[in-house]
Amino acid sequence: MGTEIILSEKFDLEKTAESGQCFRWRRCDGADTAYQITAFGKSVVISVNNDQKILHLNCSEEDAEKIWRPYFDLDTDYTAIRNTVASSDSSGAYLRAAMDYGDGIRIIRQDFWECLVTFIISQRKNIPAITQCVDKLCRAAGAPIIDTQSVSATLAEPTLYAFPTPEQILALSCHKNGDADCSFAKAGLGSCSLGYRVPYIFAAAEWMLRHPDFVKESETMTDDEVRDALMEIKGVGIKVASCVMLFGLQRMNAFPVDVWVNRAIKKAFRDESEIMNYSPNAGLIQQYIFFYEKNHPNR
DNA sequence: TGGCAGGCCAATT
DNA sequence: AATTGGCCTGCC
Repeated sequence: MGTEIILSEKFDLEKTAESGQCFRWRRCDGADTAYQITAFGKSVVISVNNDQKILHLNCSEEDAEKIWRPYFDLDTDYTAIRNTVASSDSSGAYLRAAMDYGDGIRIIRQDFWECLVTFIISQRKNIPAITQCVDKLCRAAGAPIIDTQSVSATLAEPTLYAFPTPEQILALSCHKNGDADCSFAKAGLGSCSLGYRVPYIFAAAEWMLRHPDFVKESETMTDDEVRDALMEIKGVGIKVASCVMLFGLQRMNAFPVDVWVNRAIKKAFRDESEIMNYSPNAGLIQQYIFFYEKNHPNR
């Protein structure tokens, strides 16, 4: 079982995996760089060939086209967007370097609810800690994924779990960590190292139940309206809201500003608003800046 | 040991 | 409108 997708531009799995946008990619040991990815209640192992122009997926052609093609944003022309950055811009030299460094990164179009929760978790945490929290949360509350065909043989832990639904998370609310009387086999949210974020996660789950069709409804809303709506959730500020818009609602113009992007702005831009010169794709520009600022040795 | 990490909130100016 | 302390947790 396997499917190939011919790519129109290069796709760098490693850079994308390490660019702080998705927390459910697991690197597989092996000769080639491959990742086990879990999303939308499914899982898949992917790799690319040497020139990063052919994507291999161990799933059916139907899943590849209907689930994973949009997930990897394969129908967006990143080259065209990159070409809109003029070297004559005041920040053009910095952006050129950032885009070269991050060449091959793609914006992953994730599930809205999963994105909302994972970015609430992300506050005051680094990427490994976030990944571990999300993993624990899925084990504590998510349903196991039965389709073992899709599981890489090189993973140490073969059981995969779907991201929990709001209902599944709320069902844990009455069970504290280490509650010996808990009749459920699963641990509570207290076991997920979420700390002060626990009430935020509950607030998000309750909000989600009150707005079950938010994704659909958001389609007729402006970016500002969507951001304001998300920030009504306790624990969601402007940074988290922007991340959810960019990675969970396909709002390519949303640009989250964290400490790394902020450093870049102070260094190479007049101010934050200058990023909007790259509207309607400021979010992609932000992703290059973030990755470059955080990882480049000579930044 | 204490400071800090890819925020947010509430209280305070 | 802008600033500050506190917050869970893990890591150095």
